[in-house]
Amino acid sequence: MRLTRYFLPTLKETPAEAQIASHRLMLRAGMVRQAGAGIYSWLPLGFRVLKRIETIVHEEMQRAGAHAVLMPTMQLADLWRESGRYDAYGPEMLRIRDRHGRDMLYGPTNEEQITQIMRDDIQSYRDLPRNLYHIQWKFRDEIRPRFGVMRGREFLMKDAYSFDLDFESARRSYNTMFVAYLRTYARMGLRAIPLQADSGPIGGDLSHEFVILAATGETRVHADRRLLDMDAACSGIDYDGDLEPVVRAWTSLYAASDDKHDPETAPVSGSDLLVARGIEVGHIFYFGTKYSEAMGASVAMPDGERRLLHGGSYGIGVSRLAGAIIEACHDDAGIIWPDSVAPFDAGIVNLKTGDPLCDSIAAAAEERLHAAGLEVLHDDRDERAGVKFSDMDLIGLPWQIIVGPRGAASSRVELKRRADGQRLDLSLDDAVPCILDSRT
RNA sequence: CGGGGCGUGGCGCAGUCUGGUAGCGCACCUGCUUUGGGAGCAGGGGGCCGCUGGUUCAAAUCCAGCCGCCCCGACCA
Repeated sequence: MRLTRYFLPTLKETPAEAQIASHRLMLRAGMVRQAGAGIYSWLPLGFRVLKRIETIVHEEMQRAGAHAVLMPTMQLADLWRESGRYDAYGPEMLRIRDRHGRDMLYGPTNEEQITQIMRDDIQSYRDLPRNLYHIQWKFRDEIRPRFGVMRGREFLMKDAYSFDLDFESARRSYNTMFVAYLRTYARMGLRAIPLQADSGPIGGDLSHEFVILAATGETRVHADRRLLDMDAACSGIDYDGDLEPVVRAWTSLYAASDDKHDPETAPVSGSDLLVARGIEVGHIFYFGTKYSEAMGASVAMPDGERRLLHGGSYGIGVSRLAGAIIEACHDDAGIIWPDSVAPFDAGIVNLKTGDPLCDSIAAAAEERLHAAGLEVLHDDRDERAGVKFSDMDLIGLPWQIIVGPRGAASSRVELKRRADGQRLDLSLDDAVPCILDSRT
């Protein structure tokens, strides 16, 4: 992709409203623009990141046996009256009336909608267990949206819903999601810590929130330091096997949010205790028959008895992750994307556009990387070197291929790793495998 | 919602107290010079001063109402 044909409106100065690093950098890097309080447009660069996050989430959900669907953003109030949440949810729910005077709402979550689907289309115990998920925009009319996309009113969320015959089976579904979440965050270059959580307004009695460590996080985490040494990628996991030991290994280590942490009773202290800030990027719940009972979702058992479905719901804040990743991965110059979610795998900086040799090497580099299956952003603007360097550092692509008159004569380019600033002077032929190797 | 603050070219701001017809830096356009870490000079374009009403010969400036946005608090992916 040639930058002169792209839409990448970077800013040299920081807009006044941006307080935290991720918000500042997302605005400066031309990823998002604010449309209203807590409402954002995603520009090309930001949209790419969103899509790459989605891809990882999709892959891990499907690996864990969940199936992708797409439920609507607009829901009928009557459905929510069945569960009792139309009144219970409060002013955070955006209520709308259509031209016929029907009460509707912009979905803050989808338990009712998915329960209706299961109720209507699953009749036998043979059809269970099932786990359906979607990635869809949500709206929660927060009292005070802030921190850019980290706490917007409109946000993109992956929400999965499991349905099982009984608690034991539901617990397996819960464990499956638990592991899938660890893997998902690990693939994004994040270290997630599961905290025992209150189940909140969704209800239920088995719940964990996943928090990633970042200096600017909103919640303070107190955790057993050994959690940092755990294998978050859960390599070699077998979802058909017993996941209980894996989940227990994680949950047996102490981890508590600030409000739950009591230094008197905490089993770890001193240097064994990690005290850090974190950002909540996921939350999983088992809520039993809360919705199936209220809404009449049951299946026939072998003996003809009807049995209520046991449900769980599992959320990942996809748009929040875009911000959270930046909070965890940036420096003074800008963003440092993990390879797996970077909007482009590499950037090409042509330091002397208009020079036939530099132009041809830069063009060849773009072609070569593209042929290798890499996404690449080619800065072919007629700008000064400093402008290009700082923009490239700002948008944080993992690799930079710098083409300049110094190396051009001997057909060499400079390969710079954004994360550590390391530079290698090599031929184009040698640069491509370097970049390929860094991708997982 | 309670408390605080702000709204002036795309971005960052000054001007408001003390009314007199809008300015600075960056960005943008043209030209020349420059060219490995946010260039220099010259010229140029762009503003319903958030909106509505009021006071006044005259309002960005004073008054009233409204709208929007940000920050601190209680809530959340």
